[in-house]
Amino acid sequence: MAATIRDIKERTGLSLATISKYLNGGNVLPENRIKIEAAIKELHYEVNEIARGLVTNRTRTVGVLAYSVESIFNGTLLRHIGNSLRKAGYGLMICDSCDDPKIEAENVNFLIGKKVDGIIALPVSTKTDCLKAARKAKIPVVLIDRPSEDASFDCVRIDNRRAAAQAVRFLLQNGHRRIGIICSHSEYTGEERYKGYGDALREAGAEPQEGLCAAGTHSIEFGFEGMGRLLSLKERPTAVFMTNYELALGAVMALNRTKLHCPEDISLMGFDDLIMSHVIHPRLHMVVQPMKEMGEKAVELLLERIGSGQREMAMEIVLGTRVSEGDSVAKLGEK
Amino acid sequence: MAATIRDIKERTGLSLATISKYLNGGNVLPENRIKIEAAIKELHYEVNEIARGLVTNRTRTVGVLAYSVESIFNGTLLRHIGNSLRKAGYGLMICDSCDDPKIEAENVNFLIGKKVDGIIALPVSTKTDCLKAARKAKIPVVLIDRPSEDASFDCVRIDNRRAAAQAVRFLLQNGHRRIGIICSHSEYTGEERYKGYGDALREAGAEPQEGLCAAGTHSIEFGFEGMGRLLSLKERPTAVFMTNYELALGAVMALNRTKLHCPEDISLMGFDDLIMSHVIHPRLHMVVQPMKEMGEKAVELLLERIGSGQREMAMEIVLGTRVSEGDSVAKLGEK
DNA sequence: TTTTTAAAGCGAAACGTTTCGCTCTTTTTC
DNA sequence: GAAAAAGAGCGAAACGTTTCGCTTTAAAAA
Repeated sequence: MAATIRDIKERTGLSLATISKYLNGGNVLPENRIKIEAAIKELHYEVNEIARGLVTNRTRTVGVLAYSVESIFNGTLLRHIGNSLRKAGYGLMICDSCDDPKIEAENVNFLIGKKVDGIIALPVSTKTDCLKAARKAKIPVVLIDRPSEDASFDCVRIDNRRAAAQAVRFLLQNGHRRIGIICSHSEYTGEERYKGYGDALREAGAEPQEGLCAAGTHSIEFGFEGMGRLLSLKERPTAVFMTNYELALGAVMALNRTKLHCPEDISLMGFDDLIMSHVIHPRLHMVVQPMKEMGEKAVELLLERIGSGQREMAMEIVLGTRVSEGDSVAKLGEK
Repeated sequence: MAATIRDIKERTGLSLATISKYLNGGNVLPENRIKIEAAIKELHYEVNEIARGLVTNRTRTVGVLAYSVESIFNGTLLRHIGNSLRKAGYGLMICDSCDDPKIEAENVNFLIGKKVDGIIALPVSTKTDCLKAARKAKIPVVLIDRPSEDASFDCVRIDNRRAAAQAVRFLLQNGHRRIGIICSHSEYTGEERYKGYGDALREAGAEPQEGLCAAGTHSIEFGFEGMGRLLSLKERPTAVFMTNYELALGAVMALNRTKLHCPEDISLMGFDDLIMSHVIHPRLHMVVQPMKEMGEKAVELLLERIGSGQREMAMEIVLGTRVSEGDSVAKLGEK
């Protein structure tokens, strides 16, 4: 069927070794180069990655292990990862763990079986036991968004705690003192962001109050419920910090069902700059993370590890965040 | 490194051919079977899919070509496709076209180069020229959600037109006559759903009125804008049909910014049963499509095509939909 | 010039499977 | 009980590359 390197050999009279050398970027006499290129064009030759893989032990495929593929956040991340990989000629094999550590462990083995060259992981939790198998198989792993408990894997992420503190500090600077938070405690990022909230408050001489914290699952539903809870307080907060996209979405919906207006009656601060942000009125103030860079850096780091082979010390790349300003935070007259 | 079939040969004294036969489910004397199984266990042998692929010309990998991986709808679909494939031992290589036909065409070639056994496609448009390359390479293709213009590819989908008509008919039966629609005309499904809207109206002796139709892009933004437009009509509709998830989300947000209540002041009908539905109050009436079945059927059909090799007539699998009832549709007193 | 060094090319062996065609047993059939 | 059929096993060739060690040719140094 498809042309093979042997057909090129017949056509050019050169040896397999020389042609292979050309294909892999080696030096070849100009006249031979021309011959080979002509033959390739005529025969529509394309290297058979499988045969190549058999001898090089490389598949030019990277596995992505995601705790969920349904979250919009991960969809965006996936897009950037995929694009970067494809530019480098790498394919992306994706495995959805459905938030289940058991499936996650199976998936790791599946990817190892598929002989991926490396793994980019958005693990279910910071307990990354399942990835030990990959390490044993000498497959490089780069975590993204969520580090491992023991910091033994490379990781690209933001400083969630600091980013949250930054956001709350902004509210404080605008005179807010009663600041509520809607957060999820079911995952690493949620916990970190809650800690950052406390950091900023304490820094300003305040203490986080239990009543002002609505903690639940990472979902639109809980955002809705949580906001309802905060609004029904006798003394309701003047500002609310919603620590992720889904929570913010639900919270805004809840607010819209009341007579309250933002920012006149209550100020809002969100997290994650996703499509929604362009819809909500007023535009939300929010913490934006560099999604594209995160994806790109992760790919870059992974490919580097794949290339060099020998394992070096695990490294963390921590990217910066910023608060993007909208119209959802009111400046209060005085403290 | 890893054990090979040769190590098994040494261990058992059998020939490569026999062991290979066992591995592929052939018949082997019971005593030999025991020997082989013991050796496999001891040596932690696993077949090298790459070497196997070289000779069988199969990679046990399926490519998924998605117009976008950011849409929540596709995320859900992806999850079901991925799970089904993995159960069958197939990997899933995903390519995001970013809604760009040019990237889509590149991706098809990329997948062909990666020697996937088959392709599941959610194409950018119904002009499926880019897939011709796959056909030429004799790679089976199954479309999902969106058929090809010339019906030359297998396809698993719902009857969008009928589903929309069903929804609008429901509104009619509840006494609504002034029914608005927010839809996207930038894609196949959007157009079909708009047609279905017209079908139901005409069936009831009415004509779709231009003023009641807000058509734009498939986005939350436009849902917001479109609803605003409909609400500002002198004589506003008593019910609005929003033809996809994103539009519904934006539309509900717009409605919530007004003093109007659903269903007292206006009734709503959505499309796609996604997370949101559980948040919105009142619960939305909506058309639900069988996402899981769609993903599963597509995988099933594709694997069948891969197995049988010879190309048969293209077939369409059209799955049913239903209107899930919520509290968002008021029964009007009289016609 | 002659010698040394570098560049380019080559044949053959590897990578880990499956599969083809054959032989040798064993079972079935008449 | 002989002939035919079926069941198991085997060796060797294939799949399409890369890579190793060697030879030849050309360029640089002396």
